[in-house]
Amino acid sequence: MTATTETAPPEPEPGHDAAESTGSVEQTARALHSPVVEWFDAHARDLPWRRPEAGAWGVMVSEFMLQQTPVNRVLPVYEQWLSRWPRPADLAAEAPGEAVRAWGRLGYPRRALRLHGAAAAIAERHGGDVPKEHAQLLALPGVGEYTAAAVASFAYGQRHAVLDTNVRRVFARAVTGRQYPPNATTAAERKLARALLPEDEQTAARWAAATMELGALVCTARAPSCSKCPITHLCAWQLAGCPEHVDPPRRTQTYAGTDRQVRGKLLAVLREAVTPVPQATLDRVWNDSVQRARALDGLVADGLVEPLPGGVYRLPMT
DNA sequence: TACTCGTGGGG
DNA sequence: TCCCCAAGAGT
Repeated sequence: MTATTETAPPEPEPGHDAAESTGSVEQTARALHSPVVEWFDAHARDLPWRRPEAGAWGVMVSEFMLQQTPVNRVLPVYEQWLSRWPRPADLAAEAPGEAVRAWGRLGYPRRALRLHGAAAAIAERHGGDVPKEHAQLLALPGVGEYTAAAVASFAYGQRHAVLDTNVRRVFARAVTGRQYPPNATTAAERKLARALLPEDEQTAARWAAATMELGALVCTARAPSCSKCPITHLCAWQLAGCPEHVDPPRRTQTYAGTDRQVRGKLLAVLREAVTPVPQATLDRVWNDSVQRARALDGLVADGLVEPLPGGVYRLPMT
């Protein structure tokens, strides 16, 4: 954007930008740290992956499972998973299909495949120990910017900006004065998250978990419990009068009748099957043969289904 | 960048 | 009922 192409002044932020209108980002950060971390000390849920005995592997498993899946549904699968595969090498020694089967109905089963792949990489490249460096974590299958930062921070106490949907929403409201963050994570959000990070490594890790928990329990997407929020008196969105989000409408994800639904039905059959499943059995899960074939092809291409000679299918054993 | 990729609970 | 959306990653 340049002065010559500028036809209108920059669009004003809705409400206050606390970082600009009430002082520096540093000042904003210092005002938020204590109340948020103290709230976390008092209200944090006792989740199994937060216990010391979970270890880095437990943290990593939980982060994979929690990608787009609510805590309540993850809990039982997490317990079974770590009981069966207490170390990365234990999972790496199994067939990938067993990971897909144990994944159950958590959704997005490619995550199970990637977790298996991550375990194999950890066993091969890292001596069986979850790596500590952000770059090494990021190189693992299924580990993106968020998960790498989360494992480094939660498992190893490092200082990283951990930007998940909860944290993004908390910052959007408390600091930027908007009801919701942008659809995709922006450079401005990353910059803000880094600027808000406490200097002290241990405190930064605590802050990361605390802001995430605040978003999950209090500063929720639909009906935030602002009366229970430890920073409601500092919240830029509150101070602006809780303006409604007006920008591009957030597109709703359709599901009924999509390939995803068909894939889910096909894989559900294969998860339950002890022996390879004949084509005819799979044909019964969906009427449209064209879409059914496309979905099955997709599952095979993704490595979630293994076709065997004779027109039978199973979860991948190789 | 925008789209795909499951599943199910709560409002 | 229907709709929203939940600790994202990969392409």
